[in-house]
Amino acid sequence: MFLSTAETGLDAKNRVSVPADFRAQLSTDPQAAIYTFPHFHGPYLEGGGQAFIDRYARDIRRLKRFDPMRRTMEVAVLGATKRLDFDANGRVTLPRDFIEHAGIDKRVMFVGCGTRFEIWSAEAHEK
Amino acid sequence: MFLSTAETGLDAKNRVSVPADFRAQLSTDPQAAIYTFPHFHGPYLEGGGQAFIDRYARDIRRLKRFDPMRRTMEVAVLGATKRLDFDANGRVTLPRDFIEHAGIDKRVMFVGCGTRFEIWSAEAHEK
DNA sequence: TGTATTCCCATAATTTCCCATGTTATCCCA
DNA sequence: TGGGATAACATGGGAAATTATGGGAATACA
Repeated sequence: MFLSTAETGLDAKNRVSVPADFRAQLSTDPQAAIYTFPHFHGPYLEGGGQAFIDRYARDIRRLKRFDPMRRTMEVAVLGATKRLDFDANGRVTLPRDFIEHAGIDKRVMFVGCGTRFEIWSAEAHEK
Repeated sequence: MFLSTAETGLDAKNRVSVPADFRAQLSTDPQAAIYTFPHFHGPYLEGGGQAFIDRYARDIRRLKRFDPMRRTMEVAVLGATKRLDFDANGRVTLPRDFIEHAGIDKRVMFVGCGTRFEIWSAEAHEK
């Protein structure tokens, strides 16, 4: 479960250290990654591990092939989600458009929300 | 699983680079290819790997032999699908009629939708 | 024989990998 | 309980590999 809030920094190569507590939730697999997308409700990113994205994919797969809601969800969630792999030091590189969506400058906030977490610009999160 | 949205360019020979993330989903087989058809619901192409086209074929086979929907699907999907092979650099050549159907000029959008992906003209996709 | 397609190589930009370093947290023993 | 040693963490930057893209030569097609 993702808990607590931690701040880390975005460097010149758009990398952020994912807090160690969060990494520990993503199984012990060294190949582990996080899945993230710019949330449509506000200037932040939503993310989680394999289980997080699988749950979305499963819910979508239950809709009929030509149900309009299905395409909407596919594009809004799966089309927006990116898999971010860790480097050897537990960092991920944030895509440029993700950084812009969240209005991130230098300081990044990771907010644990149980089964998932949110990524905010530290400045925006202080409101 | 096909995730995220990426833009690449169509060159003078009607080639597009398939985003590396997507290629990574199509097994490690160097022979891998994508299967694509102009979608009947709009100005875009739908595509995926071997599993994608197999699933369509299977669903169609489940329809009763004289169900009118069966012939419709056979023609609209199986009859319209082309196998596009990669060149050594991970590009495929789009057939001219596919380009026209999607209204592609130069910029091409690949939208990951889980089990499949869509190919749009970048201009048309921004709506 | 002209047109179109496929194969191959070149290149620039980007991304990934790897190592170094300062700082903080944890452990262990007196 | 103090305090030093050790491990874990966050961060910086250079080198190497990958990616996207352009174009020429060889091959197939009509």
